[in-house]
Amino acid sequence: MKFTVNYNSKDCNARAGVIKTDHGDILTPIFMPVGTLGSVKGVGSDILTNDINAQIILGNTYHLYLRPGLDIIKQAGGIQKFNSWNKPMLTDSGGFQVYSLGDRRKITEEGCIFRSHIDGSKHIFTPEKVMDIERTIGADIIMAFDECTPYPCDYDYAKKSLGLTHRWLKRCVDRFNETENVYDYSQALFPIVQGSTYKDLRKQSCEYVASFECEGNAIGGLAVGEPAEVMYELTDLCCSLLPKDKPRYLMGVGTPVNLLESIALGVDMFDCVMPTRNGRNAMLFTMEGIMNMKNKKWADDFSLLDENGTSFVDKLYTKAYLRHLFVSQELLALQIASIHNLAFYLELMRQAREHIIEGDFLAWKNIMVKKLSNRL
RNA sequence: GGGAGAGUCGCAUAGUGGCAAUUGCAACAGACUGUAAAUCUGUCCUCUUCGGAGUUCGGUGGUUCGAGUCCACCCUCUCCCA
Repeated sequence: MKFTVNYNSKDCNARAGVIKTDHGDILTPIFMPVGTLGSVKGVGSDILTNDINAQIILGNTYHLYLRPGLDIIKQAGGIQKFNSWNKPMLTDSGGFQVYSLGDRRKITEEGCIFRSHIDGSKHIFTPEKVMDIERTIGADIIMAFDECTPYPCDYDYAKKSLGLTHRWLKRCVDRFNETENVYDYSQALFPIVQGSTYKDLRKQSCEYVASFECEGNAIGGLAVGEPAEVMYELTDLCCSLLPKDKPRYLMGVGTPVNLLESIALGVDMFDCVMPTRNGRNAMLFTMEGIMNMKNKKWADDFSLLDENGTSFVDKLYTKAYLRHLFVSQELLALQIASIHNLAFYLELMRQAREHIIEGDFLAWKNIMVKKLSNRL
């Protein structure tokens, strides 16, 4: 993996660059659709490639390990062969599940014991094991195993947790360095900054994370319920401390506004379930604001789904029809909404990149932030 | 003509003397941020300063401190026998 910054904004910290992987290039800033189980819910790889212009998608270590399991993925020849997505992938480590499955797991110094949400069976995830699993899954970028802390989180716990995340990181890096690619392409390991909402802990974490000189760095533990201002403040701090010549990945973020604000702070990569999950729950994002497609107001609105949208669904279907599909619980509704939202997110990133290159990103961003928050 | 049964807030249901009344669906809003999520929450008779107030269970009358619940008659519908 190789990252090059091609353009830097003069009036903010936004930058445009390219990440080169053995599965292809990724133009940054980039949004990565989430495909936890190896599949972006409701959207096939053809549409992901040809309509949405996705450049990299996510998979999840915990979920893929439980099902289909490493045997199958290895037999398939790696995750990209298995899911017919022949482009870059990134796997999250299961660190988020330490948070989201909080009542089904136990943390120890050694690792985290999960009680499977599928069949209740117990599985221990140690940093070493997570590296081995991520090697076998075979994503181009793999994440270190961390503890994503909840919000609010008291200082003592945040400090204790950060210590553990750092010790786990050292073990991840060691294991990563003493193992090789399972397939015929290389993998990059990204460490994750934690420290909850505490600046001194974040600073300490950034310094420790940077010391490993990994090929990219991630900011975790944000967008878990804290106010947006707090998230921006900490993101700003982390961006200022993490290496400039490595991609910065803000994990799990976020809303379209979150993405633009974070790009201005120096973030290069994002992932979030919002476009797909909220899409399945009838929320559509557009350049003019958000729409709840279940609302009665769309029942007889026969205008195109999104006149300015870039996806084929935007010009093929009407608002009234999509509302009908949602109200009738037709599966097509979930697909159309997911495709539209992902295409929107990717287009937003493309435009952001264009404005960074043209040098007017900040002004454009400020206009967009106002429009994106509208409720249509 | 004879016999049996049923009418509850859009629909369907619960309710057998303390009830603004159960539950499901529908409807209408809202939430969702490294996916245990095609999920969850709220409203859903009227008014409200959100504490309450006022009208309700086919109709009319009655018994009772109190009736959706008990009694009488009436109306409507369903089924069975002619």
